Amino acid sequence: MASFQAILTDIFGAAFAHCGFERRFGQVVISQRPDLCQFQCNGALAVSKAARQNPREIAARVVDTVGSREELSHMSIAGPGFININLAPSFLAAHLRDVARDPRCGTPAGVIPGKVVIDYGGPNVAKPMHVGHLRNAIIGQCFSNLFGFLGSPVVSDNHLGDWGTQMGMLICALAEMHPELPYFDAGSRGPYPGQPPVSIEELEAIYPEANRRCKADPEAMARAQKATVELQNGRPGYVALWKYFVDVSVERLKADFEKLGVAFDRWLGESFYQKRMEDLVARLKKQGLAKESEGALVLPVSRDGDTREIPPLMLMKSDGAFLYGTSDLATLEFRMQEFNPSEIIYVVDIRQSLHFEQVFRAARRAGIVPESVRLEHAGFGTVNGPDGRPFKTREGDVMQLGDLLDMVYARAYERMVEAGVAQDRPEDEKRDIARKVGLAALRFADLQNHRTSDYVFDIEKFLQFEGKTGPYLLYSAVRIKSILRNAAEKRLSPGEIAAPQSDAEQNLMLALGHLPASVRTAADTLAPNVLCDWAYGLAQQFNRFYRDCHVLREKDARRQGSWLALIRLALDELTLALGLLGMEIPDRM
RNA sequence: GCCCCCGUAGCUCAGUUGGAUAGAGCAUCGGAUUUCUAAUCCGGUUGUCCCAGGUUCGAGUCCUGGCGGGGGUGCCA
Repeated sequence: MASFQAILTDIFGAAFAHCGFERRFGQVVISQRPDLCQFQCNGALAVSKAARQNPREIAARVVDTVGSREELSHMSIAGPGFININLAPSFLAAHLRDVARDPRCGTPAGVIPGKVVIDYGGPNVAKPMHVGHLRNAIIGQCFSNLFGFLGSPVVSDNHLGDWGTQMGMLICALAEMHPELPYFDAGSRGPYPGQPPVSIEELEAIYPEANRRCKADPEAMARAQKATVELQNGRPGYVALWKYFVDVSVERLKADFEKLGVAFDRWLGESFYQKRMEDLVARLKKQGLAKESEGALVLPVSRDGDTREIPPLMLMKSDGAFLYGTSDLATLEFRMQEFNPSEIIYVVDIRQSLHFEQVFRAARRAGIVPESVRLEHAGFGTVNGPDGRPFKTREGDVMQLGDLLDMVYARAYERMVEAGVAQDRPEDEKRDIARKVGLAALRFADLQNHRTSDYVFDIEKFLQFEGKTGPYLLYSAVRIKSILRNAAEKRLSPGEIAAPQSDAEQNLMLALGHLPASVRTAADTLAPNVLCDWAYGLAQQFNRFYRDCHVLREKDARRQGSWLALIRLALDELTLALGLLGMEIPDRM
């Protein structure tokens, strides 16, 4: 089973092939002129230049080849050679009856050849998560859902930033505050206290200050870098201290991710790869791939035919410390050995695109990842406040993610009270609804934008709950649930989907047939906004249907049964699509 | 300096391999409710798609140059 578009593309692809053209010219798209037709094929125009033939004549031959088919009610040639296509109402209904029986709503599985590793999350130890981490987690989880749904085993990995210079900064800062602690005694080998010397709150307070100082004071920075090298070399006191840093941070991070409804299969941070980095660098040196340059060890990645200069990937600083490129490379090696994936996707800020270009090239050059494995940096844009600059609180601080989420949930709850929604329900259900609505608002606001573009995060604006928003989609689905509940009370059940008899019905049915195509495009182009657009369009079509077709009041039992089946399918598809986007539908709102 | 991305309605943004009359949401104006929950729906208004060339039967989309904004650029991540 497939989308209407795919079915039609098959038919027209075959017709183009039969006429002696490439199959791909038979691509059918959703009509841009719904007043004229439902679908169109523009292949005759595309092929006419190469074939040096009149596009209208080509179109005529194709239409003739397709001939009369049960799927189609109408074909015509328009303008310079567009083929306009309408589906037969009976086929529309028959197809949707199949879709309604399919738990996957018509989307085929197994389209991606192997396992997919998705790298997202990636927060840093001791740095609280803020609004910037929202995109990362939301987009990453959406991909994880999408590929999982398309039938690929997915490994989601939270690549924790727990091993860089910021660790040295923290160690130095704490050494200055509490030099009496045993961790700083160079000769000490432990044991160390069982209790962490700092709380997460203290750690989060220490880090920004330490970072500021190191940036301003070269000597402080030098000390931090020295501590980093010593940590990486296994100095016992530092390792013990570092472990506490990681432990208290991870506890906080887990709480934040849980609040956000995001989970990972693995939490393999950079530190996990220390031994592998050592081995890898030694090997690359031995193979002659890694070279010394200006005191550091680098892996050149430029290629013949490059139109621009790609700097080499740095593997080791002149002071002996590894860099994040080193750990990324070692991580790739580990992932190939451990998971043997067909695809590895990095959901990381788009500003790191040069870095990933370097890492990917290095991985190919060093034979770590074969060309057959797709490496993709799915970069995303930044989140800005209403002033176009990074999102801040009124006090000017970056707002912490946990606080932001609490604020969103609280506002959603208020809005429910204002609207008088679910006020007769128990308190925990109301909280649950507020959480689902708040999360949906956040997720949809993020995902409906194209991944690579920056967007403005205006909390007041999207908490309006109007227009193209997550709550709108949820509400549409809740309306359906409500009708189905009432129908069940009246002992009415869905019947057989029949051919449409009104525009509202037909448009709803067409939208219901488009789901597989939008899921596929979203996955292929790593663009969740495509799925968002589809879901919004379906919700709009349903709300129009809701206005025009009063299901419970309908006298004709067969028609009522068909309508119930139709909205049941609409709910199933919305549940599926919103689920892929990470949105849960409450029973009422 | 060099490289990358972006510039579309008053605002925030979509725009499928180049296709017909460039679309949404917000805002604004007007209308619909004895409701299947109005967190809804319907209608009106809004454009030198940054500018100038070029390729093409056809350009928001591709190429060149310019202007404006953002980002990156071997010892942070």
